[in-house]
Amino acid sequence: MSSKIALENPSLEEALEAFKLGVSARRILIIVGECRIDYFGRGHSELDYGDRVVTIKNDGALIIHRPFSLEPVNWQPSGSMYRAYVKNGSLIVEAYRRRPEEKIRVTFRSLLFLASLNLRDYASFKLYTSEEIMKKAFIKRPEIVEKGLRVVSEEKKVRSGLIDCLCVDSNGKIAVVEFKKSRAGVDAVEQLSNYVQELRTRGSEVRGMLVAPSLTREAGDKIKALNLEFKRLSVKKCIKVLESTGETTKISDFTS
Amino acid sequence: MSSKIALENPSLEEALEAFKLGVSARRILIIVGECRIDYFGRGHSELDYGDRVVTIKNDGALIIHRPFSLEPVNWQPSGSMYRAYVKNGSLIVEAYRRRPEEKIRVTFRSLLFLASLNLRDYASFKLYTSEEIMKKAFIKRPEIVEKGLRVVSEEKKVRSGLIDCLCVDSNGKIAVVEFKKSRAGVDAVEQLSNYVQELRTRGSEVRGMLVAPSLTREAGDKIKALNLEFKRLSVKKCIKVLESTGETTKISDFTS
DNA sequence: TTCTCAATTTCGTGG
DNA sequence: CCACGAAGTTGAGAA
Repeated sequence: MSSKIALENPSLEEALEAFKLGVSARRILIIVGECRIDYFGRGHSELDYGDRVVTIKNDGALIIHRPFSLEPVNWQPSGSMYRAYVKNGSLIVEAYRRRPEEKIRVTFRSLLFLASLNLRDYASFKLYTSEEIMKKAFIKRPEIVEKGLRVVSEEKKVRSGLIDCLCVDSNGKIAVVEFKKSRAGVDAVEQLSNYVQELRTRGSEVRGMLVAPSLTREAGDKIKALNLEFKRLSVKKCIKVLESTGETTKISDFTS
Repeated sequence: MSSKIALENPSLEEALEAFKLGVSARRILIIVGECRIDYFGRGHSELDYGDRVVTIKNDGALIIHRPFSLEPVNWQPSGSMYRAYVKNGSLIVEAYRRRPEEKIRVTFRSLLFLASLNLRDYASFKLYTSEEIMKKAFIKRPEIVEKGLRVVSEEKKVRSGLIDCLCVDSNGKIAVVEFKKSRAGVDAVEQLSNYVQELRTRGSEVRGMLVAPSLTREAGDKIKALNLEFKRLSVKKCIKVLESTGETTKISDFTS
């Protein structure tokens, strides 16, 4: 299955050997140690010595994490080229990228840990964005926005853009529906207004509905002025609509 | 100094114990194993079983990496709350966040590796953006743009915005200098033009210099029409100016 | 290759 | 707390 090598407190030379083997075998390398980091490229950065987690993936991506914060402090994308050597009592790892030309140098002066892993992962990742969730839930059950709505078409192209959903209400009026995942601003109102005005030129009466969890103050003013409608809907409720399996976890069970 | 625990092929129960200890002791946890991942929140995602690297930092940030690609496949920011338990032969780790309400569930059905590390990192990170690099290099050696230039002030506030550098040329004329890290477009020319026009209303003759590696076609036309100047300068050259230590690395030394 | 645009964008800063 | 803008933005899809 998955072969594995893990070294605790390796010497610089042991780590260098494992590094070269790992890179050539396209393994994942996880190196933890005290290092400084220098970056030159589109920008330039410096970070003095401290303990960090350095990961090199099997496609050549480099990711360097400090013990805190979500984002890596430095990185290099897939396809980067590597060079490593021991010099003046330090293990130096350099990642190089052409176009744009960029280089990262990691200088380890001590190593806590090195893992060289052969991982298998062939699953396909499926992501549904908030607006996709809202639209899906709305199409499944339009009454979460207004009773009697019927969806006529989705992703309808018009000159002024792409209408999320075109509907007919219980009185037979056309309704343009625009979804926003988070608090909608003036731009969203203007977008909806454009769609509505374009359809109104075709003669029929047209309603415009902005579906979002909330509105900014200016958007609220503008939506009234333009005689459009705001329909409150949260992503959370949409997820509930889509998940018939109602799984619940008590928040009190979580530890900070 | 830094205490450390590393387990190879731990049982689910061993891993669970190490997890709880690590989280309460604010250590960094690195867990490698075969898992599936479910995310609910602003969006929704699913990823079937495969080998991944799961990192929990000492501030509660969660980062999940596949063996390839720069970006994590799933994550949860600092301050997240954790819950872990063994159920149906799986180790389940859940990360929870309020506001926005989001949850990630990682279901491990086998574990390759778990490290629990106490890392020290108090260094301060310094990042210089491309435009900062250009400005720094220019202030250090203005002749890289034009001989005889003298910098009068930087980040000078005027009504129309923020002038990067205000200079005087070898003939005593005022020169407004605007930096762009990459190919400059019409907007950059307009910005520079605004500054120059504002200063010209004060009576004196004013030059306008757009310093960038290149210009778009329309920007080139416009800059001539407005009688402004384009000065070619790349970030790469600026880095060379700033680095008196002329370190060179042969590209041929890098391995893909 | 280049661009255009969305992102669970993140992350700052100013009001 | 919210609105606005930049980022070493990254990444995907189209021209």
